[in-house]
Amino acid sequence: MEFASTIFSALSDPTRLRAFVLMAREGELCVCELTHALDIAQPKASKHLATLREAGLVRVRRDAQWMLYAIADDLQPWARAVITAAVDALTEDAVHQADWARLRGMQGRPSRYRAA
Amino acid sequence: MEFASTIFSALSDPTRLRAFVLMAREGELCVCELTHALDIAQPKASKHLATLREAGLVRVRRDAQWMLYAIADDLQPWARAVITAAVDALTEDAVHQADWARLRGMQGRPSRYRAA
DNA sequence: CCGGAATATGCGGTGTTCAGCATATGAAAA
DNA sequence: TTTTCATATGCTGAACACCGCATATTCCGG
Repeated sequence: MEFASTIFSALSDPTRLRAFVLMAREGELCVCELTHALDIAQPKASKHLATLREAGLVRVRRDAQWMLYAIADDLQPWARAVITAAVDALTEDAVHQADWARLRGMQGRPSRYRAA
Repeated sequence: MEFASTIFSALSDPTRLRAFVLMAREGELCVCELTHALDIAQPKASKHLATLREAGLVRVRRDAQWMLYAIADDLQPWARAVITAAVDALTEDAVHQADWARLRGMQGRPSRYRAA
């Protein structure tokens, strides 16, 4: 029961949801890409990503100076189902469209020029 | 985006999740049944149910002196999918099993003797 | 009309969450 | 090795969530 409320609580913040949908759509993203796409301060991005990581929803790997975040691949089936349903709906959201456009328009994206 | 975080935030509390799973399994339940099954104080039940109602996850109807709560029937498809996945998993949870047993063992359940 | 049962709401206290800012760490480049 | 870029963390203050308790409201039965 607690494990579920932890996940829902991690998804209960709009900023975290926005980051999450971006990762669902793009795969790996570094903090600076998320900071840019979400148009927020960098510490704010880092902290929300830490929250998602502590909830087990997201994984991180280091690539040189970049920390690449992506949706965890070891999620429980029910959690994956929950996430799929939510992401599908939120991809249509206007806020996400704007985030996506900012990501697409970002100059000098580092992780795009590296291995996945 | 906000509409989604509202729903997740309503589901982020263990007590609310427990009540929610009970309603998913049983249909309509009055406050006294939930209070008994969850083994909590009545004001606590009322307040959590109000939160679920304000999030649009639950509907209420009055039957005499009882307020009968049930999962809302006008949920958006994605929300319904989210809920189904979560409830399916949580039904297996030991905490819910205990809640369910208390509900089954409750004496003088009012709503069972009335129309749905 | 009155008493009692079922439910909702108000209040005070406590813990948690979030934002914004400053700062620390760590890797890379010069 | 000094600088710079990317990221994480610490701190403070404001807002919010949850609890326990007391009380108000609503309805039913007598």
